[in-house]
Amino acid sequence: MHWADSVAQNLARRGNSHTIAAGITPSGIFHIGHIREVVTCDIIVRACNDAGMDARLLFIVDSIDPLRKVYPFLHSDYEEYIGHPLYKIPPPDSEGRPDLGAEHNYAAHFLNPFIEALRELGVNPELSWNHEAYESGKFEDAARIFLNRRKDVAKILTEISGRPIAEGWYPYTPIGHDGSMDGLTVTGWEDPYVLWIDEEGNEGKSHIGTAEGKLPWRMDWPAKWAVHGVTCEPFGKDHAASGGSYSTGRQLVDLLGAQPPIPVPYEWIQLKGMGPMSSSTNVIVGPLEALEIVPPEILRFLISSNKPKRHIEFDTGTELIKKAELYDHYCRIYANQNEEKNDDDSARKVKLKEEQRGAIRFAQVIPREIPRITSHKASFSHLSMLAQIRSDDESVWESMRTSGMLDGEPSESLVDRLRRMRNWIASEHFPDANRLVIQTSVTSDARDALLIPDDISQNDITRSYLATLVETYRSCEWKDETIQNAICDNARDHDIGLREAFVTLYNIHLGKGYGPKLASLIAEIPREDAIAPLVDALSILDGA
RNA sequence: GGGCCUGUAGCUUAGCCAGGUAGAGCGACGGACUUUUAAUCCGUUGGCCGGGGGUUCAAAUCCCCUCAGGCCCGCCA
Repeated sequence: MHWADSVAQNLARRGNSHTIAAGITPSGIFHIGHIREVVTCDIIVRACNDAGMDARLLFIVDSIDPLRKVYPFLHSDYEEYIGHPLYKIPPPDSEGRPDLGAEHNYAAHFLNPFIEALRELGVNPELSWNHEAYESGKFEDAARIFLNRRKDVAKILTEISGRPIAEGWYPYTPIGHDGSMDGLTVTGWEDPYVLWIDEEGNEGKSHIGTAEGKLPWRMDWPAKWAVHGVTCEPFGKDHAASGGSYSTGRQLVDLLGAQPPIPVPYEWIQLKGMGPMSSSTNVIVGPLEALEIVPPEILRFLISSNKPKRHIEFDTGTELIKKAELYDHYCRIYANQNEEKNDDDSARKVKLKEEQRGAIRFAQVIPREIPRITSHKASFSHLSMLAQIRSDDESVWESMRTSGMLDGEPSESLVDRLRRMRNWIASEHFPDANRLVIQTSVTSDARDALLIPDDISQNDITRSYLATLVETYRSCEWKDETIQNAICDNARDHDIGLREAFVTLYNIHLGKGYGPKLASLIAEIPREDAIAPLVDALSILDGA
């Protein structure tokens, strides 16, 4: 059984209607790690709905959380906003300075592109801006209970987290006259007001039914569970540690008369060789940046095919090609399973196929869509080759049609794949091993491969072959069919094996002994550029 | 100090939650094809499932201990 179906099964015991929540603080640039949280939720929601339950995805935006510090991507002007709620401060402009004239706030500035990325992934969450929930008094009851029972709250926090709580502590963070949550000391609680004093000795009070303050994180979270009726929530492993905020939250929510959600702790996504991603370092791959390269179903597949508690290595190099081809492979299994049932399969195989099936089912951008069966030949890596040698899309489709990989017009997702492939190739992420570099002269590696020491007659044959090839190239029609004929006919005339001939030519043209269909590739480059390295090779052979 | 994840074939790994003969991909090796080229097809090779103990008719799988690597426990998911 797929992990999401398993979560759904657990949820079914609690009822039929479910709220799966994601909560993220929009304190900076969103990265693909955040994608994991929301897509994990989305997958669980789909599993519940597939099982006949009624589930919704709620994305709680922690917009009332304060700015903690001046992040590296912010100008030092942001110093003055530290401690202020994120929805009340201006977004950074292109230089990281506060953009005072902007229409949207800091939180929205970072959230909007993320929401856009989610839509491309087929995720459409209900948004709940936390500051609005505070403004409308939704947290009033929870705040009142926590304030009235602050001794119990303190006891839970101390016992479970081991953190000592000072005498005279109140579970509430008010916002001061200057709009900041920093530097205030709560002095009392007179329902519905929290009384406080700032560092200058100015007194003030905050109404708990408004956004004049908020609950501290460890109380804020269980309060959200109660307010929104959250029944399941995935969260990062930082919250999952024993004594962490989930541990205390599940006790505190009891005071509110609500149940804790079923936890789904998940691991970080790591960038290949670069450690975990963090908004505060430069180790970031933005969701939009990732989606410019990775097809959405592949990104979903990356998450659906790994159990939440497993690390995911996000690698935009060779692994991406492998992952994409695994996806296509599973799609074929998925499609075949709908047609035939193999009764002789062992229980183990059935179980395995179930997992793969689930991974594919939840990878679809459109829920419950049956994945299109991709032709075995039209693989991801083949597409990467075509994209490199065919400059316009139509000739890519043309090539695929002539080689029988495509029938008629390309599907929308295939068009998308080609677009993303072109972006990938244009980026620094594309693996060098798959990159085609057209050589106009013979590289030193190729030179070594070209010359056969102590075999003068063999070198003579090669020279003669290349010379006639150059002659043919100078006058022949410049299209792949005639070029293909030139390569093969001349090779036969010189009694050279075709494989051998191709390896030689690949070395000369690409600097390595293999490559995509050579004639198509040569037909794509100017005649003189194809001839130049051959002439160079001839002079090397002459000198030998 | 507390918690989590990982350790299975040369490499990447599936299987572990609900115990029942260890699967796959890549690589390597061999063969087929010979206008055949990041191929394709067929075959072969390869694993005391990190180590030790326990439970069981039966353990990669459950329990305890241990070793190794990674990560989290100041709101960075």
